[in-house]
Amino acid sequence: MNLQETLELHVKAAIKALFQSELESVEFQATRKEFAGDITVVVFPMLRVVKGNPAVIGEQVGQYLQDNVDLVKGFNVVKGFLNIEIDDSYYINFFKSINGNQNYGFAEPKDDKAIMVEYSSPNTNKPLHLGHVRNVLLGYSVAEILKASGKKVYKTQIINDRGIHICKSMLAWERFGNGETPISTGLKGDKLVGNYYVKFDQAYKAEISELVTQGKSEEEAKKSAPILLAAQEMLIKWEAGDEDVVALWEKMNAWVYEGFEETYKNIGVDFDKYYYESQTYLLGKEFIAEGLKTGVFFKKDDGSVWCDLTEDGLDEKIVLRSDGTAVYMTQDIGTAIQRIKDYPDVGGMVYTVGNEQDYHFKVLFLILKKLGFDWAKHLFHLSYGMVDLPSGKMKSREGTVVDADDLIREMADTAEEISNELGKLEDYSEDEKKTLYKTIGLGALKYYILKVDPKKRILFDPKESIDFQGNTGPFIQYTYARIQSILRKADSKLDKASNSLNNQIVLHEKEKQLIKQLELFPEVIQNAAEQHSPALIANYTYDLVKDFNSFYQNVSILGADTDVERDFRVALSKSVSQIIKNAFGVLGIDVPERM
RNA sequence: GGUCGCAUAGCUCAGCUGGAUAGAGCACCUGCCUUCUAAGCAGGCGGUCCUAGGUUCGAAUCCUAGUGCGAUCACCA
Repeated sequence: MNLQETLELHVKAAIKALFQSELESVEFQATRKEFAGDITVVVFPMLRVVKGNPAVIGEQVGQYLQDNVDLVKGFNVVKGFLNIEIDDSYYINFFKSINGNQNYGFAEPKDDKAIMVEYSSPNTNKPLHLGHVRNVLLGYSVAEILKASGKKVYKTQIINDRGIHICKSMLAWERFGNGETPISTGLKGDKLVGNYYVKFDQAYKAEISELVTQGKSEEEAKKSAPILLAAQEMLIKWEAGDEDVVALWEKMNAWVYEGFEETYKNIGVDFDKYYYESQTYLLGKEFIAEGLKTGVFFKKDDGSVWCDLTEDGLDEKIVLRSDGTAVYMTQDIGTAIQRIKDYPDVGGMVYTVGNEQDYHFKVLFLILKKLGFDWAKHLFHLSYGMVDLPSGKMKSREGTVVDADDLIREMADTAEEISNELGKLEDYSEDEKKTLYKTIGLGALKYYILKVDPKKRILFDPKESIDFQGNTGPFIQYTYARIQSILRKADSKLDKASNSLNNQIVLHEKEKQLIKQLELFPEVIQNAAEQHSPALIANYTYDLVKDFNSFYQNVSILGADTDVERDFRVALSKSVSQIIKNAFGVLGIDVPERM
């Protein structure tokens, strides 16, 4: 039972004893720092049950608590707020109870249904860019947060490996590629294929303007450009299983996958299972046929199949084209069902997809419910805002993207510059330095993206580099490294530190503040899991680190007056660093031993 | 036009299920490295919480209407 729960019982008892009334609940908040006390009871809500002046009631309840509860050392009442002072022993005992627990904050795995978290889900015609980076960081982190909250989690993605966009790259490569390969050019596979996607677009635009000068309208020209027609023809051949086209498709997709894997490794994310649209859209079609029988869908005169969602306040939605081919929705239905077939223990899914698809997922979830799947109740669209540049939207075709690999490298370069200026790493080997720069650079990038509410759109200005000071990843990493340094120095003196803690010490104000902050961590994990929000973890960690730094600058740890105090402060510092590590772990950010 | 999301300091963002004088960072200004790493600490400057109503003892937070920005409403994915 935590402090709040304990006090709640006592406050209820107080109201019963003093006023013969029953309170339903008690409202607590942390005491503001300008008042004395540790935790505050808000008296106002009690007025519904107890009539009277809130200040007087607060006074009476406070006196009762002080007389009857050992933990309560004192109290004061300001307006309708009862500020309660808690005895140090409570905080010291709490700290002892978590001291040395490396998994503090992480819930025990529950015997519950698993959750599948989908993220990344790229097209295979171009490299990953900053938009994907936000997606990947969010998805990975939410998956880790769910795990930390006690869920079983599978990480997955759906790879959009079929469609006209891939045919465009394929066609351009055939025409202009001269047999280039990643090996012959030294390019990452995804970059190579992406270049041909851009080349296609250039050729396409050239043909359009050519046609326009010949007197065609813009509209017409767009539809009748020969290179586009050729791409469409290629798609038809692919769907028909044409050997040459399929072989080319497989070859180029393989290049892309290799490039993606490198980027994922670079970012530090992973997946348990991959799904490919080319393998799930047929299952989708099967269930469309099924739903047609049961009346979930209906067929129009031209043969197209629809789902009528007007009763749910939405429109009619197409699920199969009149020529019988699959649309986006078809394959998403198929993919969802396939996943449950593969992993029967999965009871819900999280889709990490940008907010431009809010409507799509609303419809998808509704259709799956209508098809009668009970897991459809536990589907969540982790919707996030776009990452825009000052110049506007990123467009791969026009080359106005911030490439993921480039960005990561630039962040590491910046970390290197700053490190060199500070010059603390003279004795590091080149390899160690390189690893460290990447840890710091990635830390800055990941924290920068994850600390903001997923719903908000991010404006990313490449010219204004991401900060390394203040509320940033490196600031937190730095604090971690500084604690490690203390622990290394303390190591020789006190290996029995953990059991020499006793209750004799008087807590410094900064120490108490830190312990209060430690106490919050498990709750923060649970909240973050419920709300699918890494930002909560990031902001919590920042607050913790602020508190630690204040402690660090105001209190001497290794130079404490007594051994008991020193041991306590070392143990406290160690716990803080453990929580930083755990919190950053679920954000996917590494922490360095030195920096 | 319908629907969804967002709006808080010059800039970037916190603000939990309504609670005390709305908080951080960046930027700008003061101090602090002979002592555990100054990527730090202590402090200053800076607010019409988009607007107007409403609910409440109490609203940045909840409700309604409006304004601005973004997204979406395809036999594209």
